[in-house]
Formats: sequence, C-alpha cells, structure tokens
Amino acid sequence: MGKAMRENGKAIQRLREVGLRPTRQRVELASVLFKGEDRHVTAESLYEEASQLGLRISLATVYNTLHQFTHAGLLRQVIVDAARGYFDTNTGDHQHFFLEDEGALIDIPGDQISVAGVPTPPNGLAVDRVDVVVRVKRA
Amino acid sequence: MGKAMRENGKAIQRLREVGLRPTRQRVELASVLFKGEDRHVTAESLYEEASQLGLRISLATVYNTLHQFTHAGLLRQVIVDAARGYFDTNTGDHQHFFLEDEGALIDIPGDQISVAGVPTPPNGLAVDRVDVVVRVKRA
DNA sequence: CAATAGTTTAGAATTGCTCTAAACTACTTG
DNA sequence: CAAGTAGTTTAGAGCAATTCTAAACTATTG
Ligand SMILES: [Mn+2]
Ligand SMILES: [Mn+2]
Ligand SMILES: [Zn+2]
Ligand SMILES: [Zn+2]
Repeated sequence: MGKAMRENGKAIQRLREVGLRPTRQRVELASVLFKGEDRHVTAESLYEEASQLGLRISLATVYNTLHQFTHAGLLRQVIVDAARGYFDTNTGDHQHFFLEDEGALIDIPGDQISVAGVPTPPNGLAVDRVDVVVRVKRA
Repeated sequence: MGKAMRENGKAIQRLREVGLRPTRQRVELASVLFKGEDRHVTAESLYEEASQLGLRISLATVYNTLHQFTHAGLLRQVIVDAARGYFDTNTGDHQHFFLEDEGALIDIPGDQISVAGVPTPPNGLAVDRVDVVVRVKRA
C-alpha cells in the first residue's frame, strides 16, 4: 500500500465529513493541499502543481474545488492582492505577512498579534472577521 | 463666478503642487474627488459619476489618473476585494470597515485602532504598511 | 446494476484592468 | 503669441483571472 493511497484514504474521510462527494479530482486536490504543512495557494499555482504531479484535473475544477472547500470550512480565502485570489489551508485564527515582491504569504499566529480599539460596526452590521495584513518589502 | 469654477481653481493649484499638468480631465476628476468629504471610489464608480455630471473623460484616463494621483500622494489604494480596486481620498493613517454586502468602505480613524505584537519581518524585509480590514455583514 | 443527482470539463464569456499608437494639448521658447 | 515639443488622452485591442454553459461523465442509492 503506497503513501499516496493512504493520503487518499484520509482525504476521502475528510471530504465525507464535510458532506462533499469524494470524486477523484477532489480527493487528489485534498491530498495535495492537506498532505503536509499549512500552505497558501492560488488556483493557478495549485493547477500547475497538480499537473506536474500527473493529476489530470481541469482548471475549472480547481476553481470549483477551491470554492467548495472554502464553503465547507476546509480552506479560507485571503485577500491581499487585487489581481489574484489566495487560499489558505490554515483556517484557524491567524494573520499574514504579505511579501509584495514575490506575492508570498507567511502566517503570523493569531495569539501573537492583537488588534485593539475596533469600533462598534454601523447599525445592523456585525463583525465577520478582522484581517491584518503586514505588507513587507525588501529593506 | 460659479462654484465649479472655484473648485477647479483649487484643483489646478493642487495638481501644480504635486507636479502634474492640470489638464481638463485631471482638473475635473480632482474637483469631483476632493470637493467634499473623504471618499472611496473604484475606477468604474468614478467614471460613472463623471459621466453623470456630463464630464467627458474616457475610462482609460480615469484609470491613468487614479494611478497618477496615487503616485503623487493625493490618493491611496485600499485592497479589500479580490475583484476590484478601491482608491481612497484619505491618505492619512487609518483603517477600514468593509461592508461585504454592498462593497462599501467606512473609515476607522488611525488613532482609534491599534495593532500590537507584529513580529519582526523575515530577514531582509521591512514593514511597508499594516492594514486592518474589519469585514462586516448584515447582523 | 439501473436511475438519478451531483460533478467535471472544454471552451466561450465576462470582468477589471493595461497597452498601443495616433490624435491632441499644455507649456516652453523665440 | 506663433511654432515646437513633451506630455496627455483615447478608442480599441489585448490580457489575466475568473466564471459560465451545457454536454459528457460518475458516485451513490435503491
Ligand atoms: Mn470578491
Ligand atoms: Mn481580473
Ligand atoms: Zn495563512
Ligand atoms: Zn479610507
């Protein structure tokens, strides 16, 4: 029994838990995304990576799957760049460094950073999330 | 002497100060942008507004002008939505509520909100800016 | 095993934005 | 105050990221 196969087993279980049919494409993408450490991907970068690994999945499916995983709570979206959407396998409370030169994201643990003094939202609105982006550049 | 004409006078002065030729298009857009209170616009929304006012300016010029004003320090860009770029007439230190349902921005004064515990950036990098976006939704 | 509901896909479409290069105009200089 | 020229505007083409469409496919259920 290969390593990929065991990874796929875990992915299938995970997909069932959140109510998504474990299709070949979803299982393969979940295996790639959740295999090792937390990571940040774009649709295009994940499509590239999957293609490199020999997985045959269309770009449209990568987009669909990223959104489905996000709705299911397996991923979260990070908005740091007006040109490109990022998806994050770390769904816990945390913030980001954004390396503007290379377009890379680095996690900042949620308990390390704190935002104080957020005013009460305008009437009828509730805070959904507070995002902190620390934009960094070559010194 | 009409009100618009006085507005234009101020706009011309302002453009000269930052080294931009006061062309008809730049003067008109500056008048619209800096007439009253601080505001947040998208290229499309400003183009719409100018058109409504009978100002004849192409969309390409609106894009060019927004970028030129930003480089000149008259505007700043705000990244809150992966699909659309926002420009802000308030260039001072402040943060934002983002109303996800309507795509609107509301300023939070910079002295009201504070971010503590930002870690030292990775080697060779320096903090350019710390952005806080408070995403709010219908309660 | 059907039947069916959900999924994938190629390719077209859409969106927000940038580029090109030709026409135009603000500023300089004689 | 005429050129001259450097900078500006613009229509339209082009582009990159993303979404849509609708026909082919597949996981699940009975
Ligand atoms: Mn969006
Ligand atoms: Mn886009
Ligand atoms: Zn992250
Ligand atoms: Zn603002």
